[in-house]
This record gives sequence, structure tokens and C-alpha cells, in this order.
Amino acid sequence: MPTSNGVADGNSTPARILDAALASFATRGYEATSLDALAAGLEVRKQTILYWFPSKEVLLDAVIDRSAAELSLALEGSLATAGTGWVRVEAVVRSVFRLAARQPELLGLVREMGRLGPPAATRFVAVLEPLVARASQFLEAEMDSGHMRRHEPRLLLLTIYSTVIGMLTEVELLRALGEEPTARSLVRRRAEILDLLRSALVTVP
Amino acid sequence: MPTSNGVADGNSTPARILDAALASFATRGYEATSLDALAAGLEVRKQTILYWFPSKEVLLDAVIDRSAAELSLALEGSLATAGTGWVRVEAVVRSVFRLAARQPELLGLVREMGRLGPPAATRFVAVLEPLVARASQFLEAEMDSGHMRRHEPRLLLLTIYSTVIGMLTEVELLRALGEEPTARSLVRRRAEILDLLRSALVTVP
DNA sequence: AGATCTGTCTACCATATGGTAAGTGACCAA
DNA sequence: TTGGTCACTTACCATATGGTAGACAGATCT
Repeated sequence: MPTSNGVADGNSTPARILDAALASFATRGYEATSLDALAAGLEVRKQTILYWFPSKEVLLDAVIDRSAAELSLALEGSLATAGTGWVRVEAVVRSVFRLAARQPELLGLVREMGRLGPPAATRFVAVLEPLVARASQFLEAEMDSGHMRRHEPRLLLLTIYSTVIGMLTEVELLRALGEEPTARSLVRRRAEILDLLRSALVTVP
Repeated sequence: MPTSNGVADGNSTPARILDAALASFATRGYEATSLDALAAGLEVRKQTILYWFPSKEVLLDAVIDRSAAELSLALEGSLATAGTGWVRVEAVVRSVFRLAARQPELLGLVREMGRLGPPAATRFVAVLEPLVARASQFLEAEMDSGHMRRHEPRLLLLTIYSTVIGMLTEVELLRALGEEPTARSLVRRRAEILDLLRSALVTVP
């Protein structure tokens, strides 16, 4: 039985396994990822994976937990930004894009969560739930004070979420639209999304 | 070798297979769908499936082709709507929601397309490519004539796409937000999305 | 030094999966 | 009647998959 906790800092074996699993789950999908393939990529035997994570599902849970924590941390940080309505929304969107540039797999996993029904998705949502509540309250307050156009806060959140995730993960469609997966394109997409959101949210005084 | 073409109208066996495959691909995903499970659901032996569709991949292609055609037809219909900028955008969004109410699996498959890289996604995108081009041109023209706020047409399209698909397929997240998958909720989501898009697109005169 | 623990490995295994080969009954044209 | 096609079936098979059991080398403890 492994002694070290799930945190597994540095380039320890469990951390490397988590990294590889995240990457594969996010791109190929959970079911399409085999422990053998994962192990081969790590130049390790499959049993090593099963030593640290007793089953594939446990591995998935570990990946979800770590990713959710990371995501949560990044969002918490940007939510701590002071400022009136739009500035804060912009800060959050920017931080998500920053995250996407540094760790695209993370956003890919988020996208995958929808497919894996409960209990995986439930676990993921549970961690982010407080953030959603905070964001929802924030939006509502901003609308009440007239800083933003009035919308249904939760559905507005879903819209922002969908748009950002779509912009960051719809690689196939992006390619079809002639948008290459470059850093420059990412910046352009960020500009566009901010432009759109501002149009939809900011009240013209 | 099957004689009838891929159209397979009515409740013929190949049509039933396509229906079941579409449903399963859209919800469980392609890799997670086994021919055995599919056959069991249809109360038919697996070989019957392989009789009509020589391999799983061929089945996927058939599902994609049929779905893309159906989607294309629906969109073509709504695009034929005459009218100035916003009215037409609204018509398209409404038709997609109508489609989602009647055939949720179709939208689910669209969502799955992103995951299945080439060649599956390519095939799908290829069919819808002309529509994308038309829509893009339409948006650009409307912006040129000042009926709509200026945005990057293709990225605007991606935004609309992401938002609509998200609103219609993010079941887990919707549940977490307290939005039940009812018809009433669907109407509310449609209203919200139209509201948002109007805010972002329509120029205040 | 000997015992124990840790991390990884080799050796298997039951099951599931996509796919091949060949058979069977119904129908139909000659 | 007979031969052939059609739709579908039973009988298999090679491979991949998640997982179990246990060996083995090195470090750590007593």
C-alpha cells in the first residue's frame, strides 16, 4: 500500500501518473484510455499504476480531485480581485485563458466531465460548487446595483462557461474555421470573447 | 452484402441500428459503446449490426452522415428565412432549440464530434462547412451594413455555437445550477440565450 | 546481520470486444 | 423443384483490458 498521500509533489511516480492520466483523459477520453497505454507512455509497467491507484476509477477520481483543486485555486485567486463588475468578470476570463495557455489539459478535462455522468462529474462539480455560488451572487449583486444588464445569473454563468470552454477546447471546429492553435490565435480569441461579453453585460451609461 | 442504400427509411433494421447507435454515441460516447450492448438493446445479434455496417467505424460514419444531413436540412430551412439581421439569427437559434427538443441525441453527437478527432470530425465538419461559410458571410454583411455590432464573424459563430450547444448539452452542470431537464427549463434557456445574443449583437439605434 | 517495508516488476487470468466463417430458414425467379 | 439471394443466426477467435498474486531488489529499522 502506498504511504505518501495523494498530493505527490515534484516528479514522483504518482505525480507523473496523474499528469499522464490527465493528459490522456482530457484528449482521448476516460474510456478510450487504457492503463497499458498510459504505462507505456510513462515507461513503467501497468502494475506500477495499479500500485499507486488501486483501480482505474480511483485514478480518475484522483485526477479529478487534483484538477478541481488546481482550477479552484486559480479561480479563487482571480475572484479575489477587487473592482467593480466588468473588471472582475474580465479578470476571471483572463485567468482562465492564462490557465488554458499553461495547462490546456485542465480545460480539456473540464469538458470531459460532462460526459462522465455521476459519480465522476458530481465529484468535480461539488468542489467547484462554492465558486459557482459566489460567482452567481456576485453577478446578481452587480445587476441589482445597475452595473450590469439584468440576466438570469445562473444561466448567464452557464453561457460564459460554455463560451470560454468552447473557445478553448473546440479544436476541430476552430481548425475548420481557419483558426490555428497558436498563442496568437489564443489572444485573438480572448479579445473577441471579452468584446462580446462586454457588449452583452456592460450597461451603456 | 446489404442491398438497400444507407438511407434505410422507416423502422427497417439498419434504421433502428442507426437510431440506437446515435443515442449511445451521443450519451456514452463512441469508444464506450460496444456492439454487443447495442445489439442487446435492439434485441438482435451483434452479427446483424456487422451485416449492415461491416465495422464499428463504418457504423460511426453512417451515423455521422445521417445526422449531419438532418442537421444541415434543419439549418438550411431556418437560414432560408428572410429578414434583417437579428430576426434571422433568432430564427436559427430557435430552430436549433426545436431540434434539440425533438432529437436531443443529435446535439449530443455534435458535442461528441470534437472529441473524435479526424477523420470522424472532419467528415462531419465537411458537410456543415457550406453552412458555416454562408452564416459567416451573412454575419459579415450585416455588420458591414451596420445592423449588427462589429465582431470577428467566425469567432462570433463559434461563440454562438458554443453557447447554444452548452445550453443544450451540459446536463450535469445544468443540474448543479438547479436547472432541471424539463421543457419549461428549455424555454427559459432559450429566452436567456436570445436575450444575451441580442444584447451583444443588436446595435442600439 | 536479520527482519521489515517500499516500489516496481513478471506471471497470469477472466472477461469483453471487434471481427471472421459458415450455417439456416424464408422467399422468389427459372 | 431447384438454385440463389436476403436477412439474420450460431460458432469461434485474436486481442486488449482491468485486475490479482506473488517475486525481487534496495532501503530502513532493530
